[in-house]
Amino acid sequence: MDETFDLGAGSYYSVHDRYPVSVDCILFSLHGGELSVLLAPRKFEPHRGVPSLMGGFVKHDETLDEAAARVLWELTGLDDVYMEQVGAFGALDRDPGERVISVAYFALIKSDGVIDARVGKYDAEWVSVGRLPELKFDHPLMIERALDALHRKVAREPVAFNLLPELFTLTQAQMLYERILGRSVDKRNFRRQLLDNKCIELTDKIDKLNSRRGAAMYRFNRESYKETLKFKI
Amino acid sequence: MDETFDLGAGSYYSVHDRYPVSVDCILFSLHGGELSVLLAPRKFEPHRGVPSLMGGFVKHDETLDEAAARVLWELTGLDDVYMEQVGAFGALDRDPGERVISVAYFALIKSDGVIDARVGKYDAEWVSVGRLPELKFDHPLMIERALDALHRKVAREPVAFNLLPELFTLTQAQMLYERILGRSVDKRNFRRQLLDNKCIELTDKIDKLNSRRGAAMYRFNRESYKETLKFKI
DNA sequence: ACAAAAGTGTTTGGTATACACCCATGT
DNA sequence: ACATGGGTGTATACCAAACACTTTTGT
Repeated sequence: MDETFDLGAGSYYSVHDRYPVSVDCILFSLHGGELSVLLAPRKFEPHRGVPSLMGGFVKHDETLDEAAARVLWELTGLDDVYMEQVGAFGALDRDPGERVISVAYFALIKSDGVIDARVGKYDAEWVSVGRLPELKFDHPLMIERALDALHRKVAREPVAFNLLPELFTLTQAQMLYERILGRSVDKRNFRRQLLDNKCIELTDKIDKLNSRRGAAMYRFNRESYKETLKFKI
Repeated sequence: MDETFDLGAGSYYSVHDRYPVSVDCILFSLHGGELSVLLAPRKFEPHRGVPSLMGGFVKHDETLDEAAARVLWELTGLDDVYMEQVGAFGALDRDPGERVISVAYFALIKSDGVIDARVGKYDAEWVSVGRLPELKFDHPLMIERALDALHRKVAREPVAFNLLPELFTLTQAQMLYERILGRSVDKRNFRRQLLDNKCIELTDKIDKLNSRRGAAMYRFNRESYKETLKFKI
Protein backbone atom coordinates (compact mmCIF):
# COMPACT_ATOMS: atom_id res chain seq x y z
CA MET A 1 0.00 0.00 0.00
CA ASP A 2 2.02 2.91 1.29
CA GLU A 3 4.90 0.80 0.30
CA THR A 4 4.08 1.96 -3.17
CA PHE A 5 5.83 5.16 -2.31
CA ASP A 6 8.88 3.77 -0.58
CA LEU A 7 10.90 4.44 -3.67
CA GLY A 8 14.01 6.26 -2.65
CA ALA A 9 13.25 6.07 1.03
CA GLY A 10 16.69 5.18 2.33
CA SER A 11 16.10 2.82 5.20
CA TYR A 12 13.22 1.11 3.46
CA TYR A 13 15.31 -0.41 0.72
CA SER A 14 16.39 -3.35 2.84
CA VAL A 15 12.91 -4.82 3.00
CA HIS A 16 12.59 -5.15 -0.74
CA ASP A 17 13.42 -8.13 -2.84
CA ARG A 18 16.65 -7.92 -4.75
CA TYR A 19 17.55 -9.53 -8.00
CA PRO A 20 20.55 -10.16 -10.12
CA VAL A 21 20.12 -7.96 -13.17
CA SER A 22 21.61 -9.07 -16.43
CA VAL A 23 21.95 -7.72 -19.91
CA ASP A 24 21.43 -9.87 -22.98
CA CYS A 25 22.85 -8.71 -26.27
CA ILE A 26 21.39 -9.39 -29.65
CA LEU A 27 24.24 -8.78 -32.07
CA PHE A 28 23.04 -8.23 -35.59
CA SER A 29 25.27 -8.40 -38.59
CA LEU A 30 25.02 -9.03 -42.28
CA HIS A 31 26.64 -12.40 -42.83
CA GLY A 32 26.63 -14.49 -45.93
CA GLY A 33 24.07 -12.15 -47.38
CA GLU A 34 21.70 -12.74 -44.48
CA LEU A 35 20.76 -10.70 -41.45
CA SER A 36 22.25 -12.75 -38.69
CA VAL A 37 22.52 -12.97 -34.93
CA LEU A 38 25.58 -14.03 -33.00
CA LEU A 39 24.99 -17.10 -30.84
CA ALA A 40 27.45 -18.93 -28.63
CA PRO A 41 27.14 -22.24 -26.83
CA ARG A 42 26.41 -21.74 -23.15
CA LYS A 43 29.35 -22.65 -20.97
CA PHE A 44 27.30 -23.43 -17.87
CA GLU A 45 24.26 -25.33 -16.74
CA PRO A 46 21.45 -25.17 -17.32
CA HIS A 47 21.48 -25.81 -21.05
CA ARG A 48 25.23 -26.10 -21.27
CA GLY A 49 26.32 -26.21 -24.88
CA VAL A 50 23.05 -24.90 -26.25
CA PRO A 51 23.35 -21.89 -28.55
CA SER A 52 22.38 -18.75 -26.72
CA LEU A 53 22.52 -14.98 -26.71
CA MET A 54 25.42 -13.37 -24.93
CA GLY A 55 24.66 -12.12 -21.49
CA GLY A 56 26.29 -10.84 -18.39
CA PHE A 57 25.37 -9.52 -15.00
CA VAL A 58 25.25 -5.85 -14.24
CA LYS A 59 27.99 -4.86 -11.82
CA HIS A 60 27.48 -2.37 -9.05
CA ASP A 61 29.62 0.29 -10.69
CA GLU A 62 28.31 0.24 -14.23
CA THR A 63 25.12 1.45 -15.82
CA LEU A 64 22.94 -0.82 -17.91
CA ASP A 65 24.34 0.67 -21.10
CA GLU A 66 27.87 0.18 -19.82
CA ALA A 67 27.15 -3.42 -18.90
CA ALA A 68 25.82 -4.09 -22.37
CA ALA A 69 28.85 -2.44 -23.94
CA ARG A 70 31.15 -4.47 -21.71
CA VAL A 71 29.51 -7.77 -22.62
CA LEU A 72 29.82 -6.87 -26.25
CA TRP A 73 33.43 -5.88 -25.83
CA GLU A 74 34.34 -9.04 -23.93
CA LEU A 75 32.95 -11.12 -26.73
CA THR A 76 34.05 -9.18 -29.79
CA GLY A 77 36.73 -6.76 -28.75
CA LEU A 78 34.66 -4.02 -30.34
CA ASP A 79 33.74 -0.77 -28.77
CA ASP A 80 32.10 2.20 -30.44
CA VAL A 81 29.26 0.03 -31.66
CA TYR A 82 25.71 1.18 -32.22
CA MET A 83 23.60 -0.23 -29.39
CA GLU A 84 20.06 0.37 -28.35
CA GLN A 85 18.03 -0.88 -25.46
CA VAL A 86 15.18 -3.16 -26.42
CA GLY A 87 13.52 -3.37 -23.02
CA ALA A 88 13.42 -5.15 -19.70
CA PHE A 89 12.27 -8.73 -19.34
CA GLY A 90 11.02 -9.92 -16.01
CA ALA A 91 8.92 -13.06 -16.39
CA LEU A 92 9.08 -15.10 -13.19
CA ASP A 93 10.45 -18.25 -14.75
CA ARG A 94 12.51 -16.70 -17.48
CA ASP A 95 15.60 -18.19 -15.89
CA PRO A 96 15.17 -21.62 -14.34
CA GLY A 97 18.01 -21.15 -11.86
CA GLU A 98 16.77 -18.10 -10.03
CA ARG A 99 14.77 -15.06 -10.82
CA VAL A 100 16.90 -12.77 -12.93
CA ILE A 101 15.67 -9.57 -14.48
CA SER A 102 17.27 -8.95 -17.80
CA VAL A 103 17.59 -5.94 -20.02
CA ALA A 104 17.99 -6.71 -23.70
CA TYR A 105 20.07 -4.66 -26.11
CA PHE A 106 20.64 -4.98 -29.77
CA ALA A 107 23.88 -4.02 -31.43
CA LEU A 108 24.71 -3.43 -35.07
CA ILE A 109 28.06 -4.89 -36.08
CA LYS A 110 29.78 -3.79 -39.25
CA SER A 111 30.32 -6.67 -41.59
CA ASP A 112 33.98 -5.80 -41.99
CA GLY A 113 34.87 -9.18 -40.61
CA VAL A 114 37.11 -7.54 -38.03
CA ILE A 115 35.64 -9.54 -35.20
CA ASP A 116 38.20 -10.23 -32.53
CA ALA A 117 39.76 -13.63 -32.00
CA ARG A 118 37.74 -13.86 -28.83
CA VAL A 119 34.71 -14.78 -30.86
CA GLY A 120 36.40 -17.98 -31.92
CA LYS A 121 37.31 -18.75 -28.34
CA TYR A 122 33.62 -18.74 -27.48
CA ASP A 123 32.70 -20.80 -30.52
CA ALA A 124 30.28 -18.05 -31.38
CA GLU A 125 28.69 -18.09 -34.78
CA TRP A 126 26.41 -16.03 -36.92
CA VAL A 127 23.02 -17.55 -37.49
CA SER A 128 20.56 -16.16 -39.99
CA VAL A 129 17.46 -14.80 -38.31
CA GLY A 130 15.52 -16.95 -40.75
CA ARG A 131 17.10 -20.13 -39.46
CA LEU A 132 17.37 -19.68 -35.73
CA PRO A 133 17.51 -22.84 -33.65
CA GLU A 134 15.11 -23.25 -30.74
CA LEU A 135 16.49 -21.01 -28.08
CA LYS A 136 16.19 -21.28 -24.33
CA PHE A 137 14.90 -18.79 -21.76
CA ASP A 138 12.99 -15.92 -23.30
CA HIS A 139 15.62 -15.36 -25.93
CA PRO A 140 13.20 -15.95 -28.82
CA LEU A 141 11.00 -13.20 -27.43
CA MET A 142 13.97 -10.89 -27.02
CA ILE A 143 15.07 -11.46 -30.58
CA GLU A 144 11.57 -10.86 -31.85
CA ARG A 145 11.37 -7.59 -29.96
CA ALA A 146 14.83 -6.60 -31.12
CA LEU A 147 13.84 -7.23 -34.73
CA ASP A 148 10.72 -5.13 -34.25
CA ALA A 149 12.80 -2.32 -32.79
CA LEU A 150 15.29 -2.62 -35.62
CA HIS A 151 12.55 -2.46 -38.24
CA ARG A 152 11.02 0.62 -36.74
CA LYS A 153 14.37 2.34 -36.29
CA VAL A 154 15.68 1.56 -39.72
CA ALA A 155 12.61 3.02 -41.40
CA ARG A 156 13.09 6.32 -39.56
CA GLU A 157 16.82 6.83 -39.24
CA PRO A 158 19.77 5.68 -41.30
CA VAL A 159 21.19 3.41 -38.61
CA ALA A 160 21.46 0.48 -40.97
CA PHE A 161 24.78 1.81 -42.20
CA ASN A 162 26.19 0.59 -38.93
CA LEU A 163 25.82 -2.87 -40.42
CA LEU A 164 27.85 -2.08 -43.51
CA PRO A 165 31.61 -1.74 -43.89
CA GLU A 166 33.08 1.74 -43.97
CA LEU A 167 32.90 1.68 -47.77
CA PHE A 168 30.06 -0.09 -49.48
CA THR A 169 28.30 -0.34 -52.79
CA LEU A 170 24.69 0.62 -53.38
CA THR A 171 23.90 -2.99 -54.13
CA GLN A 172 25.23 -4.01 -50.74
CA ALA A 173 23.14 -1.34 -49.06
CA GLN A 174 20.07 -2.47 -50.94
CA MET A 175 20.56 -6.10 -49.99
CA LEU A 176 20.91 -5.04 -46.40
CA TYR A 177 17.64 -3.16 -46.42
CA GLU A 178 15.92 -6.04 -48.14
CA ARG A 179 17.12 -8.42 -45.48
CA ILE A 180 16.10 -6.16 -42.63
CA LEU A 181 12.72 -5.22 -44.03
CA GLY A 182 12.04 -8.73 -45.24
CA ARG A 183 10.92 -7.65 -48.69
CA SER A 184 12.52 -6.72 -51.96
CA VAL A 185 12.86 -3.06 -52.84
CA ASP A 186 13.09 -1.38 -56.21
CA LYS A 187 16.65 -0.70 -57.24
CA ARG A 188 16.07 2.66 -58.86
CA ASN A 189 13.80 3.95 -56.15
CA PHE A 190 16.17 2.81 -53.45
CA ARG A 191 19.16 4.50 -55.01
CA ARG A 192 17.26 7.70 -55.61
CA GLN A 193 16.18 7.91 -52.00
CA LEU A 194 19.64 7.37 -50.63
CA LEU A 195 21.24 9.89 -52.94
CA ASP A 196 18.49 12.49 -52.56
CA ASN A 197 18.72 12.30 -48.79
CA LYS A 198 22.42 13.03 -48.97
CA CYS A 199 23.23 10.60 -46.21
CA ILE A 200 25.88 8.88 -48.30
CA GLU A 201 28.76 10.29 -50.29
CA LEU A 202 30.57 8.94 -53.28
CA THR A 203 34.21 7.95 -52.91
CA ASP A 204 36.70 7.31 -55.67
CA LYS A 205 37.02 3.66 -54.71
CA ILE A 206 35.67 0.97 -56.98
CA ASP A 207 34.65 -2.45 -55.83
CA LYS A 208 35.70 -5.00 -58.41
CA LEU A 209 35.04 -8.10 -56.37
CA ASN A 210 31.42 -8.59 -57.17
CA SER A 211 31.19 -7.60 -60.78
CA ARG A 212 33.28 -7.29 -63.84
CA ARG A 213 32.27 -3.74 -64.38
CA GLY A 214 32.98 -2.63 -60.87
CA ALA A 215 30.70 -0.73 -58.50
CA ALA A 216 31.18 2.72 -57.04
CA MET A 217 31.76 2.70 -53.31
CA TYR A 218 30.06 5.08 -50.97
CA ARG A 219 30.56 6.19 -47.41
CA PHE A 220 27.89 7.08 -44.88
CA ASN A 221 27.92 10.73 -43.96
CA ARG A 222 26.22 11.57 -40.70
CA GLU A 223 26.86 15.29 -41.09
CA SER A 224 25.10 15.85 -44.36
CA TYR A 225 22.31 13.61 -43.19
CA LYS A 226 21.70 15.86 -40.20
CA GLU A 227 21.17 18.80 -42.52
CA THR A 228 18.36 17.26 -44.47
CA LEU A 229 16.86 15.27 -41.62
CA LYS A 230 14.42 13.25 -43.56
CA PHE A 231 14.70 9.58 -44.13
CA LYS A 232 12.17 7.09 -45.25
CA ILE A 233 12.54 3.75 -46.94
CA MET B 1 35.56 -12.62 -18.66
CA ASP B 2 34.05 -16.07 -18.65
CA GLU B 3 31.74 -14.54 -16.15
CA THR B 4 30.04 -13.07 -19.17
CA PHE B 5 28.42 -16.42 -19.64
CA ASP B 6 27.39 -17.13 -16.08
CA LEU B 7 23.85 -16.23 -16.96
CA GLY B 8 21.61 -18.98 -15.74
CA ALA B 9 24.42 -20.89 -14.06
CA GLY B 10 22.71 -21.86 -10.82
CA SER B 11 25.44 -21.73 -8.25
CA TYR B 12 27.02 -18.67 -9.78
CA TYR B 13 24.13 -16.39 -9.07
CA SER B 14 25.21 -15.74 -5.51
CA VAL B 15 28.36 -13.93 -6.56
CA HIS B 16 26.52 -11.28 -8.53
CA ASP B 17 25.36 -7.93 -7.33
CA ARG B 18 21.68 -7.69 -6.56
CA TYR B 19 19.48 -4.67 -6.78
CA PRO B 20 16.05 -3.59 -5.75
CA VAL B 21 14.10 -3.25 -8.98
CA SER B 22 11.30 -0.75 -9.15
CA VAL B 23 8.68 0.30 -11.62
CA ASP B 24 7.81 3.93 -12.23
CA CYS B 25 4.50 4.75 -13.85
CA ILE B 26 3.84 7.69 -16.09
CA LEU B 27 0.06 8.05 -16.08
CA PHE B 28 -1.18 10.07 -19.00
CA SER B 29 -4.64 11.53 -19.18
CA LEU B 30 -6.43 14.33 -20.91
CA HIS B 31 -7.22 16.81 -18.19
CA GLY B 32 -8.55 20.30 -18.54
CA GLY B 33 -7.93 20.07 -22.26
CA GLU B 34 -4.26 19.26 -21.73
CA LEU B 35 -2.24 16.07 -21.93
CA SER B 36 -1.32 15.57 -18.30
CA VAL B 37 0.72 13.36 -16.03
CA LEU B 38 -0.30 12.27 -12.56
CA LEU B 39 2.14 13.37 -9.87
CA ALA B 40 1.95 12.81 -6.14
CA PRO B 41 4.03 14.26 -3.32
CA ARG B 42 6.61 11.79 -2.10
CA LYS B 43 5.83 10.43 1.33
CA PHE B 44 9.39 9.59 2.27
CA GLU B 45 12.83 11.04 2.26
CA PRO B 46 14.66 11.94 0.21
CA HIS B 47 12.63 14.70 -1.37
CA ARG B 48 9.63 14.18 0.90
CA GLY B 49 6.72 16.23 -0.31
CA VAL B 50 8.15 16.86 -3.75
CA PRO B 51 5.87 15.94 -6.65
CA SER B 52 6.97 12.68 -8.18
CA LEU B 53 5.98 9.82 -10.42
CA MET B 54 4.39 6.84 -8.78
CA GLY B 55 6.70 3.94 -8.16
CA GLY B 56 6.92 0.68 -6.37
CA PHE B 57 9.31 -2.19 -5.92
CA VAL B 58 8.98 -5.38 -7.87
CA LYS B 59 8.04 -8.27 -5.59
CA HIS B 60 9.46 -11.73 -5.96
CA ASP B 61 6.19 -13.23 -7.20
CA GLU B 62 5.18 -10.69 -9.81
CA THR B 63 6.44 -9.88 -13.26
CA LEU B 64 7.45 -6.36 -14.24
CA ASP B 65 4.16 -5.84 -16.03
CA GLU B 66 2.28 -7.08 -12.99
CA ALA B 67 4.21 -4.79 -10.70
CA ALA B 68 3.37 -1.83 -12.90
CA ALA B 69 -0.28 -2.82 -12.98
CA ARG B 70 -0.29 -3.19 -9.20
CA VAL B 71 1.24 0.23 -8.62
CA LEU B 72 -1.34 1.73 -10.91
CA TRP B 73 -4.13 -0.13 -9.18
CA GLU B 74 -2.98 0.85 -5.72
CA LEU B 75 -3.05 4.47 -6.74
CA THR B 76 -6.14 4.64 -8.90
CA GLY B 77 -8.20 1.55 -8.28
CA LEU B 78 -8.16 0.94 -12.02
CA ASP B 79 -7.30 -2.27 -13.73
CA ASP B 80 -7.68 -3.08 -17.39
CA VAL B 81 -5.68 -0.03 -18.36
CA TYR B 82 -3.51 0.28 -21.41
CA MET B 83 0.12 0.11 -20.28
CA GLU B 84 3.33 -0.16 -22.16
CA GLN B 85 6.90 -0.51 -21.05
CA VAL B 86 9.10 2.47 -21.84
CA GLY B 87 12.40 0.94 -20.86
CA ALA B 88 14.84 0.24 -18.07
CA PHE B 89 16.78 2.98 -16.35
CA GLY B 90 19.97 2.11 -14.58
CA ALA B 91 22.11 5.20 -14.05
CA LEU B 92 24.34 4.71 -11.03
CA ASP B 93 23.09 7.70 -9.11
CA ARG B 94 19.53 7.73 -10.29
CA ASP B 95 18.40 7.15 -6.73
CA PRO B 96 20.46 8.88 -4.04
CA GLY B 97 19.57 6.32 -1.38
CA GLU B 98 20.89 3.20 -3.00
CA ARG B 99 21.30 1.88 -6.47
CA VAL B 100 17.87 0.96 -7.75
CA ILE B 101 17.16 -0.18 -11.27
CA SER B 102 13.85 1.02 -12.48
CA VAL B 103 11.60 0.06 -15.32
CA ALA B 104 9.31 2.82 -16.56
CA TYR B 105 5.82 2.25 -17.88
CA PHE B 106 3.31 4.61 -19.31
CA ALA B 107 -0.42 4.15 -18.87
CA LEU B 108 -3.31 5.75 -20.69
CA ILE B 109 -6.16 6.70 -18.38
CA LYS B 110 -9.60 7.40 -19.73
CA SER B 111 -10.72 10.90 -18.88
CA ASP B 112 -14.01 9.62 -17.50
CA GLY B 113 -13.11 11.11 -14.16
CA VAL B 114 -13.71 7.75 -12.51
CA ILE B 115 -10.46 7.87 -10.63
CA ASP B 116 -10.70 6.13 -7.30
CA ALA B 117 -10.85 8.00 -4.02
CA ARG B 118 -7.36 6.70 -3.35
CA VAL B 119 -5.97 9.36 -5.63
CA GLY B 120 -7.17 12.01 -3.23
CA LYS B 121 -5.61 10.17 -0.35
CA TYR B 122 -2.25 10.51 -2.04
CA ASP B 123 -2.80 14.16 -2.93
CA ALA B 124 -2.08 13.17 -6.48
CA GLU B 125 -2.81 15.67 -9.19
CA TRP B 126 -2.77 15.96 -12.91
CA VAL B 127 -0.10 18.28 -14.27
CA SER B 128 0.03 19.34 -17.89
CA VAL B 129 3.11 18.01 -19.65
CA GLY B 130 3.70 21.58 -20.74
CA ARG B 131 3.97 22.82 -17.18
CA LEU B 132 5.84 20.12 -15.32
CA PRO B 133 7.69 21.19 -12.19
CA GLU B 134 11.33 20.26 -11.77
CA LEU B 135 11.29 16.59 -10.96
CA LYS B 136 13.77 14.57 -8.98
CA PHE B 137 15.69 11.42 -9.88
CA ASP B 138 15.61 10.65 -13.58
CA HIS B 139 11.89 11.24 -13.79
CA PRO B 140 12.23 14.03 -16.37
CA LEU B 141 14.10 11.63 -18.63
CA MET B 142 11.49 8.94 -18.09
CA ILE B 143 8.69 11.30 -19.00
CA GLU B 144 10.53 12.46 -22.07
CA ARG B 145 11.02 8.88 -23.21
CA ALA B 146 7.42 8.04 -22.40
CA LEU B 147 6.23 10.94 -24.52
CA ASP B 148 8.45 9.80 -27.37
CA ALA B 149 7.03 6.31 -27.12
CA LEU B 150 3.51 7.69 -26.99
CA HIS B 151 4.08 9.82 -30.07
CA ARG B 152 5.41 6.93 -32.06
CA LYS B 153 2.69 4.56 -30.93
CA VAL B 154 -0.16 6.95 -31.51
CA ALA B 155 0.90 7.58 -35.10
CA ARG B 156 0.83 3.86 -35.86
CA GLU B 157 -1.99 2.40 -33.82
CA PRO B 158 -5.22 3.85 -32.49
CA VAL B 159 -4.23 3.56 -28.85
CA ALA B 160 -5.12 7.16 -28.14
CA PHE B 161 -8.73 6.15 -27.66
CA ASN B 162 -7.64 4.74 -24.34
CA LEU B 163 -7.42 8.35 -23.23
CA LEU B 164 -10.98 9.18 -24.19
CA PRO B 165 -14.19 8.27 -22.40
CA GLU B 166 -16.22 5.34 -23.71
CA LEU B 167 -18.28 7.76 -25.80
CA PHE B 168 -16.65 10.80 -27.30
CA THR B 169 -17.14 13.43 -29.94
CA LEU B 170 -14.92 13.91 -32.94
CA THR B 171 -13.89 17.28 -31.60
CA GLN B 172 -12.70 15.66 -28.39
CA ALA B 173 -10.74 13.10 -30.36
CA GLN B 174 -9.18 15.81 -32.45
CA MET B 175 -8.17 17.88 -29.45
CA LEU B 176 -6.59 14.79 -27.97
CA TYR B 177 -4.48 14.14 -31.03
CA GLU B 178 -3.48 17.76 -31.19
CA ARG B 179 -2.29 17.65 -27.62
CA ILE B 180 -0.38 14.44 -28.07
CA LEU B 181 1.23 15.38 -31.36
CA GLY B 182 1.86 18.93 -30.26
CA ARG B 183 0.46 20.50 -33.41
CA SER B 184 -2.91 21.39 -34.79
CA VAL B 185 -4.53 19.09 -37.32
CA ASP B 186 -7.06 19.82 -40.02
CA LYS B 187 -10.61 19.11 -38.91
CA ARG B 188 -11.87 17.68 -42.15
CA ASN B 189 -8.83 15.57 -42.84
CA PHE B 190 -8.85 14.25 -39.31
CA ARG B 191 -12.48 13.24 -39.41
CA ARG B 192 -12.11 11.61 -42.79
CA GLN B 193 -9.21 9.50 -41.62
CA LEU B 194 -10.99 8.26 -38.54
CA LEU B 195 -14.15 7.42 -40.39
CA ASP B 196 -12.43 5.85 -43.38
CA ASN B 197 -10.35 3.63 -41.16
CA LYS B 198 -13.49 2.35 -39.52
CA CYS B 199 -11.95 2.32 -36.09
CA ILE B 200 -14.83 4.27 -34.59
CA GLU B 201 -18.55 3.76 -34.87
CA LEU B 202 -21.38 6.20 -34.56
CA THR B 203 -23.75 5.89 -31.62
CA ASP B 204 -27.16 7.48 -31.27
CA LYS B 205 -25.99 9.58 -28.34
CA ILE B 206 -25.64 13.32 -28.70
CA ASP B 207 -23.36 15.43 -26.59
CA LYS B 208 -25.09 18.70 -25.78
CA LEU B 209 -22.63 19.93 -23.18
CA ASN B 210 -20.15 21.64 -25.43
CA SER B 211 -22.31 23.15 -28.09
CA ARG B 212 -25.83 24.36 -28.70
CA ARG B 213 -26.17 22.26 -31.75
CA GLY B 214 -24.95 19.06 -30.15
CA ALA B 215 -22.24 16.69 -31.39
CA ALA B 216 -22.59 13.07 -32.41
CA MET B 217 -20.87 10.67 -30.06
CA TYR B 218 -18.72 7.82 -31.24
CA ARG B 219 -17.30 4.68 -29.76
CA PHE B 220 -13.97 3.09 -30.51
CA ASN B 221 -14.31 -0.24 -32.22
CA ARG B 222 -11.28 -2.49 -31.99
CA GLU B 223 -12.88 -5.20 -34.10
CA SER B 224 -13.55 -3.23 -37.21
CA TYR B 225 -10.16 -1.59 -36.85
CA LYS B 226 -8.46 -4.97 -36.99
CA GLU B 227 -10.07 -5.63 -40.35
CA THR B 228 -8.63 -2.62 -42.08
CA LEU B 229 -5.34 -2.51 -40.21
CA LYS B 230 -4.11 0.77 -41.45
CA PHE B 231 -3.84 3.84 -39.34
CA LYS B 232 -1.94 6.99 -39.89
CA ILE B 233 -2.47 10.45 -38.53
C1' DA C 1 -30.58 37.77 -34.36
C1' DC C 2 -26.53 36.05 -33.13
C1' DA C 3 -23.01 33.44 -31.04
C1' DA C 4 -20.72 29.07 -30.90
C1' DA C 5 -19.51 24.74 -32.15
C1' DA C 6 -20.70 20.92 -35.66
C1' DG C 7 -20.54 19.32 -39.90
C1' DT C 8 -19.24 18.73 -44.85
C1' DG C 9 -15.98 18.04 -50.56
C1' DT C 10 -12.85 19.30 -53.70
C1' DT C 11 -8.47 20.65 -55.45
C1' DT C 12 -3.55 20.28 -55.44
C1' DG C 13 1.05 18.85 -54.78
C1' DG C 14 4.16 15.67 -53.42
C1' DT C 15 5.76 11.27 -52.66
C1' DA C 16 5.83 6.23 -53.39
C1' DT C 17 5.58 2.84 -56.85
C1' DA C 18 5.99 0.44 -61.05
C1' DC C 19 8.58 -0.45 -64.87
C1' DA C 20 13.02 -1.95 -68.95
C1' DC C 21 16.93 -1.06 -71.17
C1' DC C 22 21.93 0.13 -71.92
C1' DC C 23 26.83 0.04 -69.86
C1' DA C 24 31.35 -1.59 -68.69
C1' DT C 25 34.28 -5.21 -68.12
C1' DG C 26 36.62 -9.97 -67.44
C1' DT C 27 36.64 -14.13 -69.39
C1' DA D 1 30.92 -12.66 -77.98
C1' DC D 2 28.74 -13.09 -74.01
C1' DA D 3 27.70 -13.30 -69.29
C1' DT D 4 27.42 -10.63 -65.16
C1' DG D 5 26.20 -7.23 -62.19
C1' DG D 6 26.05 -1.77 -62.44
C1' DG D 7 23.74 2.01 -63.59
C1' DT D 8 19.97 5.18 -65.24
C1' DG D 9 14.27 8.29 -66.13
C1' DT D 10 9.66 8.58 -66.62
C1' DA D 11 4.80 7.94 -66.10
C1' DT D 12 1.16 6.90 -62.79
C1' DA D 13 -1.46 6.21 -58.63
C1' DC D 14 -2.27 7.33 -54.28
C1' DC D 15 -2.32 9.85 -50.22
C1' DA D 16 -1.69 14.00 -47.40
C1' DA D 17 -2.54 18.77 -47.10
C1' DA D 18 -4.84 23.02 -47.84
C1' DC D 19 -8.88 25.35 -47.90
C1' DA D 20 -14.37 28.06 -46.41
C1' DC D 21 -18.84 27.89 -45.95
C1' DT D 22 -23.47 26.05 -44.14
C1' DT D 23 -26.12 23.97 -40.22
C1' DT D 24 -28.14 23.73 -35.81
C1' DT D 25 -29.83 25.50 -31.67
C1' DG D 26 -29.77 27.92 -26.99
C1' DT D 27 -29.90 32.35 -25.49
